[in-house]
Amino acid sequence: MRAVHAVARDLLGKTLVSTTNGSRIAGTIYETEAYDGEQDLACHARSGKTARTAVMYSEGGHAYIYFTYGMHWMFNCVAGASGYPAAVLIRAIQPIEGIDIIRDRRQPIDQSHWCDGPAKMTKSLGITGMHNGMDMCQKNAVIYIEEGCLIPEEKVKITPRIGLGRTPEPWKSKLWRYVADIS
DNA sequence: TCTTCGATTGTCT
DNA sequence: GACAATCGAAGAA
Repeated sequence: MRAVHAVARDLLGKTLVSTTNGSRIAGTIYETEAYDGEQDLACHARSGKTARTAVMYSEGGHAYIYFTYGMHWMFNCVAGASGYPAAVLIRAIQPIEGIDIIRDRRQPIDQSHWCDGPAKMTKSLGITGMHNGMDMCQKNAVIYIEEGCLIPEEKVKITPRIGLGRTPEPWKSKLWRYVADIS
């Protein structure tokens, strides 16, 4: 298994922290997807290194954030060695801290749907393109990962990735999505 | 320069 | 369940 898949699995249960507006907003990661290299036709790096995908080629621990559908920001953790494009898309978290801020940003929808999608999550955490390329290992990082709880194997579901649309097989059906049952 | 389309969401039927 | 919203990156011309 390549490193990016181990990272995607290990991120489940960890805490994603954002201090983009000065105060802590945090949640437990429970859904991730792996995007692995130029040969993965679902990965943005499938066409090689471009201005947009350059961050994916940097060392693991950087934030790859991109804009899509004309209105949505997506947040990824770069997970490969320097020079190899791989990243983990954080698809969903369960809010822990900064509930009031999230509520303000996500009203009027119900709490159970505040962070249950990749773009909903970035909106709740205040993550935008200005954070693209950040090193989350830096001491003064605005977005970073903290240790959380360990998710036992029996609580982890593995499924095909979501929203791949016209991505050809076999990539479309690769079991590269990891979902933790944190109920 | 022009055209296509997306790692989605929210609304309407 | 169907589909519009909305715009920048990437590939074609």
